[in-house]
Amino acid sequence: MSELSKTAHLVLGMIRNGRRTGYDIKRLVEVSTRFFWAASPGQIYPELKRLEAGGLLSRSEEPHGQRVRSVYSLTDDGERALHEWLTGSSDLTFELRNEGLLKLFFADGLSANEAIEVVRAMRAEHEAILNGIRKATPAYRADRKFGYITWLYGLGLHGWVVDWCRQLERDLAEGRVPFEREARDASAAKHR
Amino acid sequence: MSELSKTAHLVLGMIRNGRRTGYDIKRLVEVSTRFFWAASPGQIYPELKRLEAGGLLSRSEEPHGQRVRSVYSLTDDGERALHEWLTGSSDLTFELRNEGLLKLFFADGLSANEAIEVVRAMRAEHEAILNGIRKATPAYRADRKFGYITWLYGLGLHGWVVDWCRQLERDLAEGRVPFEREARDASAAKHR
DNA sequence: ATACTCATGTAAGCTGTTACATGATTCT
DNA sequence: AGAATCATGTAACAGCTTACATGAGTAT
Repeated sequence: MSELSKTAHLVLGMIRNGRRTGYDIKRLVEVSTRFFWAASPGQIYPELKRLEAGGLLSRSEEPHGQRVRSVYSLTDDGERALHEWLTGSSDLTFELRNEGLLKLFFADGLSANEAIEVVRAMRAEHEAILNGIRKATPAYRADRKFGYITWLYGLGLHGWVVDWCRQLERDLAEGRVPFEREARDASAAKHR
Repeated sequence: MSELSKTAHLVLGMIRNGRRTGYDIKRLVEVSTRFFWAASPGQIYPELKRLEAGGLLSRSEEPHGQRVRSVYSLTDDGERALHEWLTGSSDLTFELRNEGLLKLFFADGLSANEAIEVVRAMRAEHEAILNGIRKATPAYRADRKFGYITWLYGLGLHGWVVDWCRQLERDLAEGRVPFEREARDASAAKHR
């Protein structure tokens, strides 16, 4: 089958982690990978079908009252594809879309108060994300510690951003040139 | 005209900042907003046309040798649309696609060394981004300080990630449960 | 009884990338 | 003279979101 998308690998991984139906995957994504790799049902269900058609997943139907659920598991090929992706060394996608920062980039035409408001809004957003992550605390299990580690990453990263915003708000309120020390450090590192 | 996309606002902002042609915008994007809001020529040129058709930009043709360049500037409507976006309070887009973290999420099936290798690859990627940002040092200008501030954000953010990876590599190498202190803090914050 | 969650999907549409194409201009 | 950069675009496609649709099971 043709090249798998990153989201296809997400689906494979979720199934190996014991998620068995599309709905199961959707629910776990919402409280875990969503914060660094989103996937909507409109993607998950077609992806399951593609992976089945490509022989990486096998589907069986389980009765559930009157209804029948589609339950998936990895084939040997699927297992192999997942492992190859995990241990492979192709370039890692990293993409960011940060509208707050984009506004900030253009804030020179704004008044001091308007600029501070942009930073405040940015901070509020990251605080909301932080709350979402906190609410999604994973149960700690020794055999599944990496879910926990990526959860800590979310807390740390957005915590860093919130602190950065707070610092910038202070600097802007006092009319100070922001982050002078960091600027010196960066420039020093460059000339090393 | 119908609702403007975020990238449309990027184009408006770039033009108000003195970028006048599509090529000009493309070049600046590559060394500045790219790190938090990418935009390819395949988007920029059609967007310029749309904005002109919508009356937010006016186009004039400047001779340049034999060739004619399309030079854009903001109309009053364009100016207004930009300012409304900058000061408006609608939810800010924040999206992340972090393949390294996605691999890490599924690293429980890997050997210790393979897991460490995932973290190392992730760190290498952020170090490369960091280099890209450093190379793109903006000239500091008192009347354009926010471009500088968002540049510092990039250094700070990716610097944080590199440190985080390094710490995790150490913890994994020593078989320690990672980030125990942060976990306690987070849990304490939750129950406050 | 009613509302919520479980469960599965489809269709339309938007955003964005990649790859290609063209030709002028400037630099070395 | 040749290479790099300036400059402008287009077409095909990938990826993803939103909104919608349907209906069963479960809790209050």
